[in-house]
Amino acid sequence: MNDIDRKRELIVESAIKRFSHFGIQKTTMNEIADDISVTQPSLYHYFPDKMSLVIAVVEKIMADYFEELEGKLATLNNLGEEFIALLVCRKKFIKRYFMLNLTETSPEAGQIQNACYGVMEHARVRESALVASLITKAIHIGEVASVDADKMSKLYLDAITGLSVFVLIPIKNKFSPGEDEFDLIFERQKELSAVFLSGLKSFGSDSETLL
Amino acid sequence: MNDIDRKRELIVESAIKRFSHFGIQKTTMNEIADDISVTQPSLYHYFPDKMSLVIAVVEKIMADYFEELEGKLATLNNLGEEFIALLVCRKKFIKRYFMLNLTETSPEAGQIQNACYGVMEHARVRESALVASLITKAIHIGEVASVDADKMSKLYLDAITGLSVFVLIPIKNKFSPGEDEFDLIFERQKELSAVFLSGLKSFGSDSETLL
DNA sequence: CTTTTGACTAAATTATTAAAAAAGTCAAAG
DNA sequence: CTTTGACTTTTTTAATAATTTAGTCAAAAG
Repeated sequence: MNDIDRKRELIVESAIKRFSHFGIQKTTMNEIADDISVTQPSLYHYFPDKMSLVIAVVEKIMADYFEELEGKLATLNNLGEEFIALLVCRKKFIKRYFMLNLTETSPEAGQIQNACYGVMEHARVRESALVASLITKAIHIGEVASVDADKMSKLYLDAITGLSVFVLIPIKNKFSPGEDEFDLIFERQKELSAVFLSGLKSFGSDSETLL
Repeated sequence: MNDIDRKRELIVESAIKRFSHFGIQKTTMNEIADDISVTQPSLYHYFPDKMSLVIAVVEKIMADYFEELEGKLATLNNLGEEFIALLVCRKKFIKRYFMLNLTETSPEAGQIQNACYGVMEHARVRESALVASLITKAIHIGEVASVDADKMSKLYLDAITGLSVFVLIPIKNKFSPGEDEFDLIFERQKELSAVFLSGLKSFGSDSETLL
């Protein structure tokens, strides 16, 4: 790795600390510069604007997330445990980086946060593809019925993500949810995962008449 | 029905029209008074404040919702069709009264909208009890496995409601979602319902090890 | 030639205040 | 018991000034 990349990484690491504690909007470029003992224009030598720094930060976080998730998944080979591993990994990252509002699906909260939308959309596609591959694998080993893996993957991810709304939204007066809230979300996601998995196993037997 | 109740109903009906077209915040007590050709103080003779009028409006809407839903359900006796009937009914009401933000689970958007929270919470409890009774019925006739009806009811309702987030939030620049958005939500809710139902049928066979 | 900096500008936020509108009151009239 | 005109009080909204922060640039330092 060359000098410029090393410096960029240093900046990103420093920015992650402030972003995840104070949020993106409440962090100024000057503060980030001060943290690594350089002046603000020096920062702009490595990142043309705040938006590109934010994108770099989110990309780093998502890269870490997928690295950890794929690491855990590599040791497993049944969909039930894989779903749980996904939930555990999600909980950890959502909790850690909650102040970045990465879960926020809406293009609001200022132009800056908008920048995340594209990166997050990419991450959603990647995560969906990952889950689809797990489902496909489960189909092949006969763990679940022959379902549309891609459709079920999106449905599963949206369903478990949607569950968090009922816990997170009512407490948005607080700066950040506490351990209890994250635990509650996790429990409900596990419950839904159990039903969902059970549904995938016997899907097509006699209930697809619904669609 | 006596005079005072008739007048109160007239006011509520008139308020519903404005609320569902312009929203609660954008509707003034004066406008409602004008609509029924009385002065504002006259309105305050029937409703001590705007909040109590809003509550009366929401109670009326929810009463209508449950009346229609229970009517449809009375003709059915299998969980699959009952889930669909629920989704159809929900779509109709959520679409019609979207401007009231009744789906909004958060205590925000001004003190007034807060008033709805209590009424809506009551409606959620009632709806959950209703679905629980459907599941219990399904258990008795052997349509689904012997699950915790109350827990599954809450899980199902939160899961299908949570799905709407991904369609509704990204378009909150628009005043109100279009037919397409409601259709998309409905389709995804049907998909999830199919998997969920399938899951309830075979639940306990070998996948409850997740919990 | 790459990186850093002091001194700057421009754009966006925030704070302050004034004006308007809406909620809510009340004594008196129908 | 209802309705009303004339009122007060509380919230919203609008406008503006003050401040902060993003972003630039020519020149110095390595």
